[in-house]
Amino acid sequence: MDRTLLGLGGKRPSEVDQLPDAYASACPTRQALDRIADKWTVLILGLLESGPMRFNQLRREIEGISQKMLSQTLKSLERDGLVSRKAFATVPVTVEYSITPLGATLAETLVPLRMWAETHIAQMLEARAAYDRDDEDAPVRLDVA
Amino acid sequence: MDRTLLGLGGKRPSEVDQLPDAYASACPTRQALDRIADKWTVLILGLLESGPMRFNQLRREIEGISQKMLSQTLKSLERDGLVSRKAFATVPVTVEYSITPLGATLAETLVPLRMWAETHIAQMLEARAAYDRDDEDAPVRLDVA
DNA sequence: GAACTAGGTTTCCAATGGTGACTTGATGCC
DNA sequence: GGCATCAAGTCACCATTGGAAACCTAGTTC
Repeated sequence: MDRTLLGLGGKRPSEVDQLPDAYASACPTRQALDRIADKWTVLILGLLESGPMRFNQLRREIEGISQKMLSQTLKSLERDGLVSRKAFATVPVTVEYSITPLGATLAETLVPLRMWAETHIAQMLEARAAYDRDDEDAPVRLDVA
Repeated sequence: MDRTLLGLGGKRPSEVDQLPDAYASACPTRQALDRIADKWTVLILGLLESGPMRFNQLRREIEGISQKMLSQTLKSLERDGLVSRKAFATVPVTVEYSITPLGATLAETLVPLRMWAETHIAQMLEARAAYDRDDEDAPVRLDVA
């Protein structure tokens, strides 16, 4: 059994703290996780995975993202070496964003996540509806069995 | 080639909108993604994957999480059927959180993400340092080649 | 009866995210 | 000439979110 970051086989992180420990707030791994685990990152990398795109093209594809968040997220993705930005001195300046090799490795690990969302959303919504229904039936929840 | 949500092979989401489209803000898949793509969810599910845990146990393991966020995140995970909560009428009441079968399938897809963070953090930090260094050398960035 | 435990909730403040207006430089339109 | 337009943003402002710390309940030990 490999000692991946998690799936520690019963070991608590405190017992393995010589390894990268995403559960310690100071650990760089945790910072990386904080950085990549946000919805816009997942969506942007997903689009760039299939080819370079321009700023407003991304904005149109990702329904609901604000210009601010798009430019902010792209900037920090560029800073972290996950996407690269190229500006062309065309008539209105054209800026093209593309995924880097490093970013591509991350995008690959994100695919299962989007697939999970796609295939399990129904179950999630069902569970949610059941939870809310029970809430109505029993306004005062019994917390102790 | 399978038509997963992304990796559309050059097709833009607008061309495939009869399928779940995470890029449409109204699509349930997008909501699921928004829900699960946050740092606390990733960390909590990672811990519960290796066995049930109690509230304060989780709090101690996840350095930096506030009680509010822990209880809030657990509550919404429970609502979505990803974790289950059991309270025992012991002396101080004992509450145990465990992962559901549905949650376990999600936790599995999250493992590669933590592994990516672990193995690529160095490259990310290096890219970041280079970016910041260039910023110093050339305070005024040339946006046009 | 004061302090401690577990498992929270509430309150308040700071940071984050969204909205919409503004910018810059070149170009087409009238 | 002057006005609108477009791409790719930035800026100022406001609403929502997240964090810190206090409080709560109920039983237990000192």
